[in-house]
Amino acid sequence: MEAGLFTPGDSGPAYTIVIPPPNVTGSLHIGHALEHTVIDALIRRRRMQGYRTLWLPGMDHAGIATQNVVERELAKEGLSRHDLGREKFVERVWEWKASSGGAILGQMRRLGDSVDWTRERFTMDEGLSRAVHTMFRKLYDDGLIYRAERIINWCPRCLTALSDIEVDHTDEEGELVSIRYGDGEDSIVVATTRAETMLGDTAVAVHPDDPRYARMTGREVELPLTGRRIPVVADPHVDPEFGTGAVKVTPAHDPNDFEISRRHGLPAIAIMDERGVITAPGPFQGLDRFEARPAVLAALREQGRVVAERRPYLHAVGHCGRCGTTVEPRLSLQWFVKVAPLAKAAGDAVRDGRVRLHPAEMAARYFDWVDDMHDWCISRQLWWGHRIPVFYGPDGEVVCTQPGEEPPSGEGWQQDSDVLDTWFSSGLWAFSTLGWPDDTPDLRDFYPTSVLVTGYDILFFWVARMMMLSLYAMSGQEPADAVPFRTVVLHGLVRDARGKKISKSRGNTVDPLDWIDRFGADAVRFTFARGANPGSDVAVSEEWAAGARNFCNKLWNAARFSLMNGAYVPDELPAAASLSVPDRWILSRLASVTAEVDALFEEYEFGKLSEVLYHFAWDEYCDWYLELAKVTLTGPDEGAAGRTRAVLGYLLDRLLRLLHPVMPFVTDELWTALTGGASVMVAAWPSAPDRASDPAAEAEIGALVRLVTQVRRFRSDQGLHPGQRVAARLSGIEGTALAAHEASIRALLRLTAVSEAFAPTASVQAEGVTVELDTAGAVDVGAERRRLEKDLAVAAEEVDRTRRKLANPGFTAKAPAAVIGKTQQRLAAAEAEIEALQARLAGLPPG
RNA sequence: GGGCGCAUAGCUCAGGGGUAGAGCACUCGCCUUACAAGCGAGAGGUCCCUGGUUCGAAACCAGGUGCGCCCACCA
Repeated sequence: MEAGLFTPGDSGPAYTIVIPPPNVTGSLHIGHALEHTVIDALIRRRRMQGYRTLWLPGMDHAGIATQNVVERELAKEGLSRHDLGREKFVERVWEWKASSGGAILGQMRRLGDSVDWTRERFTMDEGLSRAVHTMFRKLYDDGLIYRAERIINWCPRCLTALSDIEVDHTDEEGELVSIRYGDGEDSIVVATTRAETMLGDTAVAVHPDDPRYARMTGREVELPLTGRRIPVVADPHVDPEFGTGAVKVTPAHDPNDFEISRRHGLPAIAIMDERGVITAPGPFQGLDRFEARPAVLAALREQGRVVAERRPYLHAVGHCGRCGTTVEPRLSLQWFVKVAPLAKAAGDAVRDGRVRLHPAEMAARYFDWVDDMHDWCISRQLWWGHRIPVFYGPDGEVVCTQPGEEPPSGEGWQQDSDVLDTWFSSGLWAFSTLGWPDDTPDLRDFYPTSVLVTGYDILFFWVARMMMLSLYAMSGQEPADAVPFRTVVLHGLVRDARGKKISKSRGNTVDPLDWIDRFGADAVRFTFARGANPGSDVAVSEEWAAGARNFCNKLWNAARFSLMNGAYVPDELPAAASLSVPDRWILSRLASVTAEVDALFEEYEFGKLSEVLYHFAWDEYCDWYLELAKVTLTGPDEGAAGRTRAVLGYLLDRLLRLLHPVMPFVTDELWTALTGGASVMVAAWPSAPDRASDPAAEAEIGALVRLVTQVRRFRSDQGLHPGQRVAARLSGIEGTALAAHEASIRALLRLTAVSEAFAPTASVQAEGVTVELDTAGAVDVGAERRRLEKDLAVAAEEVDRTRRKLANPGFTAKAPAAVIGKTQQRLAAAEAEIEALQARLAGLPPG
């Protein structure tokens, strides 16, 4: 395959997919293999259809994830990033990127990704950095970016702020403790799971309508262990039903408490440092937050202030999405994006159908999130990422620079030390990769992108952010063309053979390259294509991959057979009337399959279209058509053999084209061998069948298949080897539709002509034909009788059921005519079956 | 606490108001000149439970049970 073909041509409508950029420091995992299989299949089909296809590759700098990886590497050398300093550390990350980024590209080549290598981008390359800078400034100018002191999610291990979605909540066992603040008349009992934060309490809050505490509101109580006196305030946020109905208020360490403090003008007292160590003066100073909790409780118990304990108490606790450390809500000065207007636009684009989510059920989740989103904290206290382009002057000046602008310099000027959330730059990916903020030809040609293929697990992280930022940046376009993509195809997660999540701790991880080595890239891709049902997870295993490999092999052998027998692709198919019935039949089937596969592609039903192709290729084309074709090819009619060679070539050509999007390598190799063409990549996609369906041929071959299967079953039951030649006479065939197929039937059943001494020992009746066999030995009459009686019972039941059904007045009155007709046919067939079976039973020799 | 999804063969999953399907696994027989990574023939399901709608429900509806996922500032 020629990589040059991966670059879009000059004509045809544009079809664009941007890669969900993998993390530079990672390697492609099995989930990427699924994702790339889907994307590449879409791209390849469109390319074959004549679109100007662009599959734009690239990588993400993945701020916190990458920084953690490189820090771990440094730790092996006994170093921390602080030992290197910011500049040296960032250099180090770039070195790391250079080595691992290349590995990813190599993996993509092995998978057969037909990406345009000339357009590869990286979120930290010069152009994209300029896009980030431009976007920041634009939002800043529009008042959509602001800096504020807020409670944010803080990871005490990564030492950075996190956005809400970077926090994972899990239920944990804790302890709900009720603590008495104040004494006697002037006391109130609060309930908390985080006793240690009481050191930073600046109030107690109760519900304004709670009669129990009306008396206390406005008074002060003494905060134990500190000697401070704090007010009791009334705030509607408090739920009177929960705990004691009184809440301790710690504005510096709890988001709700912070809100309460703002409503009541309460001070915030920070009691922990950035590592979660208590800084409040006193006996607890220097303790880690998790050591401080029992210590504080012990001290309170000693004073008799713990009045009730509930343990275990299950409650949700936030963890850093990157390292799993328990998140600490922390008051700090951060940059935020005001999301309300952006999120509204992002929701509307889906609501009004400019962007379609697939599967559509995912929209509910999307709206839930987009319609009720907190402002997005975008500053990160990291070194790896896009540095915030804001400078602070010695007299409190704040300057947000423009790209290319000389930053203010001189005594006392300093750049903000934070970098942006990695999802800020990936949120621009749909247009920054095409040259934005410049008005480039690529941007004009390929934006909006056609489809976004990604996992539902990053619907919020990425898809929603792309929507917000793209619609904002492209607001100059027509609304319909401002969207980053027309359709979002959400695939599931890859799971193991038992449907379990793939994870290192489970030890069920799969290296896609290892599978490619063992089964081949086509087999790996086919495995994923076959499993990819929209929106649902994909269970894969080596057995599936092996099955797909077998399929590739089958295809290879079928092609070899065809080529060995002189198959060629005709300029034009011979007229239907001149073709053999098997030829007409398989062309009819190909027509259906072509239409079906094409339609399934439009619905992103990769699992189904793969299944359709698999069964057509294996069960119909290989198992029946090729076997029937052998009869013609080796038969006496040269003209017929020639026409079959044309059909063989035509079929193989079409099948290879249809399979190419999901099995690029084998199909290309076989196709070029068959046709001498440059590449199947640019062969026309067969969307419409060339031949109308041929019901007569399908019916005839259907009868042939049933007859052959019946006789084979008899032979199998009788222990007659399939390879063993058996003399037989086909009587009654003259009057049937199978009359013309006697040679084929004999070949498929390995029946030989009868001699003078022909003495049939058994017979099988089906499709109006009686096949009398000389089994050259005794027939196991008992086995045959059992088989026939069993079949008879099945047929009798069928007759019974259908008769009852047809006798039901409700059915005959209300069922559609077609259903009634089918039922009558079924009855007739079952009755004929019974007759045939009884004849065979009667014909059995005694014994 | 809120929302969503799933329940079909041993396993993983399609399907869908009118005869229960696939792959793998399993059983039996075959090296039949494209292919043993193959060929032929089989066995194997109260379609989770209970009601309802219907001439007819595995499918549609309601409730139940059991799983799974997402969101979440009741300390």
